[in-house]
Amino acid sequence: MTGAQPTTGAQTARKKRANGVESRQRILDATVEIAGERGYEGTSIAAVSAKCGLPASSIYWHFKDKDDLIAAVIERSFESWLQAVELPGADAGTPLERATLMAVGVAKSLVDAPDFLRLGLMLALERRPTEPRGRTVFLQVRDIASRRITDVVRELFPDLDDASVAVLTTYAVAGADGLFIQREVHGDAIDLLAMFELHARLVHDAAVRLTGTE
Amino acid sequence: MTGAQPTTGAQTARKKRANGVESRQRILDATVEIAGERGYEGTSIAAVSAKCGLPASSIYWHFKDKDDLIAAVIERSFESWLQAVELPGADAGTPLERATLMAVGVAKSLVDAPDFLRLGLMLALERRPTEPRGRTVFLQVRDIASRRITDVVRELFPDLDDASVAVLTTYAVAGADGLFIQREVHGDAIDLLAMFELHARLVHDAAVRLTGTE
Amino acid sequence: MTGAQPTTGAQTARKKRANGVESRQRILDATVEIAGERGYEGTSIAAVSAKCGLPASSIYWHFKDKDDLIAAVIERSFESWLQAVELPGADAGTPLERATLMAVGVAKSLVDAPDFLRLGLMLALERRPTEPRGRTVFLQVRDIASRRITDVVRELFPDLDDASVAVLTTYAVAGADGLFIQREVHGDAIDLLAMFELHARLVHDAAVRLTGTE
Amino acid sequence: MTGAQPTTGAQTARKKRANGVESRQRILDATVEIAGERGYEGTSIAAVSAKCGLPASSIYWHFKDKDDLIAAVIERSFESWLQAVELPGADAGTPLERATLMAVGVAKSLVDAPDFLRLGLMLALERRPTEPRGRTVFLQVRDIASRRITDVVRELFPDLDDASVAVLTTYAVAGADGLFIQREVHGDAIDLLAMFELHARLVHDAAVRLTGTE
DNA sequence: TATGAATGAGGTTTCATTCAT
DNA sequence: TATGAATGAAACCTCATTCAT
Repeated sequence: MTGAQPTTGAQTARKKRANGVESRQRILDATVEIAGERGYEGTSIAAVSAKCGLPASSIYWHFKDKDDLIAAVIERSFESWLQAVELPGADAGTPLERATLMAVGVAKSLVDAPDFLRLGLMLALERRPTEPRGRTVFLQVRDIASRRITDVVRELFPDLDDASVAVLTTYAVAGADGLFIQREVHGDAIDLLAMFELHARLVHDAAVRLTGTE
Repeated sequence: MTGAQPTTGAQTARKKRANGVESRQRILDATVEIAGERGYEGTSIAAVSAKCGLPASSIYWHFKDKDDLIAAVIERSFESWLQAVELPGADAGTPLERATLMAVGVAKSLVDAPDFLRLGLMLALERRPTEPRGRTVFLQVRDIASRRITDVVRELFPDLDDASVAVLTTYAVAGADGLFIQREVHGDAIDLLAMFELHARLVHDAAVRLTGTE
Repeated sequence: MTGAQPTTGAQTARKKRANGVESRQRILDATVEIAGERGYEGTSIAAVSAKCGLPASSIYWHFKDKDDLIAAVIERSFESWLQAVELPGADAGTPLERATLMAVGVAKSLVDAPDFLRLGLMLALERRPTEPRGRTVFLQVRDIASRRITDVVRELFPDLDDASVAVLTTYAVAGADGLFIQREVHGDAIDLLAMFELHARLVHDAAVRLTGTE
Repeated sequence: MTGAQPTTGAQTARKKRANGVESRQRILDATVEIAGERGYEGTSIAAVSAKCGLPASSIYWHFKDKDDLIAAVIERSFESWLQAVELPGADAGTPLERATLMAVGVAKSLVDAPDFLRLGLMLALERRPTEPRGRTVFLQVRDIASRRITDVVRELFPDLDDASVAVLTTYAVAGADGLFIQREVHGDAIDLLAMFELHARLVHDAAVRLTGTE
């Protein structure tokens, strides 16, 4: 909603002018990078401070504590990931074509903006007694994304019963997570686009079969 | 005095048997639990010490350093996971039956012994400059498991070319990882066995299609 | 954004009247409360800011620094304590009656406005290398109060020599301090009025004896 | 040879030998001194570390946290104060003589070992939401001391009813506290022994009067 | 085979304060 | 008359590790 302001503000000649918005962005930028590599515990405020150039105490002006910072990172990187996903127009093509389009869009977004999912999965796998807020936030936004998949499945296969829709959604998300991990581990050896196309086709076939079964 | 209370309370006559093997096990047990909850960085020697009742210095008698400890945990939990997997006899049934049997075996093992994969995935997702040995170990043993899948695929579908086998293996592993994560996140709301059965069928169908295509 | 939320919640039309005097009062009110609970070091500007709703920088607009703030608090709470003491008319009654009246007045004031003495005694007991100005102020105003007692003693017992007057004054103040502490520690279990009446009587008797002795 | 080692600590030829008991004492010694001057918040671990020569982390080996350290200081300094009080034999003299003897003993102990009471009163005056354990400990040991006074009063004046004994005990303790504060504030200008003698006499007289009244 | 004691480095967070607006 | 933003210093505490016993 803030329009596109990717370029950090106007290049005013004097940069020492206190600029809260820009500082906040710089902190978040630095944090995404580090937390995406090292996870929650591995992200030290000192490292973030070093990377963004602001002293640690300034980070605490913008964020209550580390938990708050990580949660903010999750929120922001979810939003930018959402933008990276090219939502295919709800219009044309066979179900298979449309499923494939969607899968390819997601695959591309994961190649371009992998931070969100990498950090999120790290948080999701943890089972700390006191759950970091970032984990909660991740699971929430992930749930939103999940519901969109549910909607699409339901639209493409209107005859499916709820249980089947749920199963397919779960399987679709699981495949995406798993393929993402393969790509993270094996790098370019994995052709993520091709794998997601296969995934789309298999989910599609499963949907067709489940429809017929009923 | 404060430092990590060793033997809880009074000196019960027992326990005087300084038993290296048992101590090692206690340390590993404590470490699996903590590392499975909090990941590599989140696992502090002090926490392990508190949980197993041995002083931190004793941990260093058994393990060279933290890296070594985590790697040992990965190794041990891989072995106990291997034992949990019921390797189906290479004998009977149609390919679909055999694939399903295998998938179900893996699913059960992941429900019973989830530590290996949970901790392993956390390590796998991290990208720290100096890679922990535990991560290397995990990727290695995972590679071993991966190759077994490759073997089975090749055996069940002898006509498939190498590339297709690789794709199916990747997809099979990815699905397993992804479904495991769903289960970790949503708990019993996910029927892991049913999902793995579906997974087996879809991979099987894909194999069939890929065979025909050639 | 995190830093010390200023105006709680929505901008109610009110409050726009930037009123220096009122802000100053709010800051002092907050500071009395916190400093009376936690002493000099325990009183952080951030805590005062949180309690009074004004940002920390505003506190520095009203007061030069923390020392200045605490000193101002001491001054103000001394004044309000002075008002709480009902100075008995210098007119009627026997020495014992007048001493008792005075003691009761002080006791009541300490029950109603204990901040001055509580914070003051905390400061008085500390011995830091660079003495806070608040401590100096407290000791000064306390000295003023002390001299009034001296005057009354001298008036009630004109025959006493200076040394005896000094001893009685010291003892009177000490008793007041000590009884106040008892009350602070034991709360309503201490009947401060009764104890101060006893104190008045004992000081009176001492004065009588010292007069006779000479 | 240990020749290369830097020169911290005791002058014994070999100093590097880990000696828990002595270290603990050194830490406590340093802490009494600092906390007695600056109170709870004013006592920084870094300052204690600097004064005792041990690194901050070593302090945390011996004490769980700052709270624990301060509480230990209170306990130890109470014990050494108890030893400093010369408990007069329960045998000889008139009640006044015995009360005076006792008061003089306390006065001397307060001159020689004032840390206990100074720090304790600072803690006692604070009203933090989460009470430091040191405060609790102080109030407890103070209660013990208070009960001893009760016993003595009861023994010297067996005819007093319980309420009167309680009042006299409260007054006796209050006077001691107050006189101690006067001494802390005015230094040698206060003849603490003489003041305590006066205090003993006044309490004694009050006891006599209260006995007669009944 | 173990462990009590120690330690330097670094962790998160709070501190009092300043300054441009 | 205020305040958003920033900051260096220092707070408390935990870290992984070592070493003499």
